[in-house]
Amino acid sequence: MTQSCHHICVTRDDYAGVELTFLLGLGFQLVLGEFTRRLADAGQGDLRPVHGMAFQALKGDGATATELAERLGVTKQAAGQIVDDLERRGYVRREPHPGGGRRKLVVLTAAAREHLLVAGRVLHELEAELAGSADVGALRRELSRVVRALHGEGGLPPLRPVW
Amino acid sequence: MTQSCHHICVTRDDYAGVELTFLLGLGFQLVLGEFTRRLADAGQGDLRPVHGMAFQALKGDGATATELAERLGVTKQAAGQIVDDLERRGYVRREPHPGGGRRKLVVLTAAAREHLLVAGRVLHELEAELAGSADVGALRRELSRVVRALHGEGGLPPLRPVW
DNA sequence: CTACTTAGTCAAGGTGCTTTACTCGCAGTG
DNA sequence: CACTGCGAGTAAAGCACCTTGACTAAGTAG
Repeated sequence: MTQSCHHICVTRDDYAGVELTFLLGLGFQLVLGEFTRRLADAGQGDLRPVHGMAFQALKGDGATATELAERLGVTKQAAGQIVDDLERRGYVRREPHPGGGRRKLVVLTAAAREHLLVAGRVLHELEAELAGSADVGALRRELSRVVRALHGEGGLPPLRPVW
Repeated sequence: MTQSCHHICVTRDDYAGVELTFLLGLGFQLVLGEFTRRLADAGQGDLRPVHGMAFQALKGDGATATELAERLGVTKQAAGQIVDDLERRGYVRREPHPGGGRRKLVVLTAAAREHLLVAGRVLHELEAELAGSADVGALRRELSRVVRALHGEGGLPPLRPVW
């Protein structure tokens, strides 16, 4: 049932006694840690992953703070605070919204677009290097199946701080 | 280089456009969310994952607050606060340390051991169910390889809140 | 006895989010 | 025209959780 393979396992590579949930968390933590480390080395050490997520959500035509909140899975106040911070540091601007009303359109500056480029490059380099140690294709496939099993077919849910 | 398989991919199952790092985070978040949900259904809703980690670290002969801090990867003050909380709610006791000194031995009560049993059962049930949708063996194998590649052969690092 | 080390604790501070409550701009209705 | 309501934004306070800094207590080595 729980495939406790005390005698069968031949690969010494699967941390057989470690919970899958723990292994998932460790994998994420280590990959994300390596990502932020390389990002800092590339001169982007003043932005945390959540900022990159925000940039992704604003990429293209921008969005209102409320839309950003939905895409990040936080309250609109939290999104407003993130925008305050990013605006103060020159990564986004608040412009009048073409649709009028009280809305403001949050758009990326060149610095944010530069960050997106660097982060994308770092992520792809990291994945390519991991492909030397693991079967990244299989990993992606199985992770996708797990995500689908737990969340269904709809669009991906927002990635939030985990606990 | 980045194995952008626009033409080759036949499995529509790998969220080809999604970053591996994102997929890892999503997988962890969803599995952990399902875990805590089931734990709450099993009447253990007043304990967060970090408490389960603490119980694991204390299982057996117990430990001092400082040892707990090392195993959780936090400061000894933070460990002390966690112990305060758990003691107040009856999950651990502070006993005089057999080795003397100023040390105190933090040991689990029956309630904590019960939690460990339930949590272990839930984790194994969850993994068994996921095995119906994904190749859990392959997932464990590839995650293990990633962990090994990024952390080396030494013992597993503590699992910390991720950002 | 003094000096150093180690474990524990108290207090303050910081971060990042939430909840509560408000203000502003606009649309619809009588 | 006011009047009502609503959606977006913001201000303030609170909370969960961790850190840093400073201190006390107990043991140990010189």
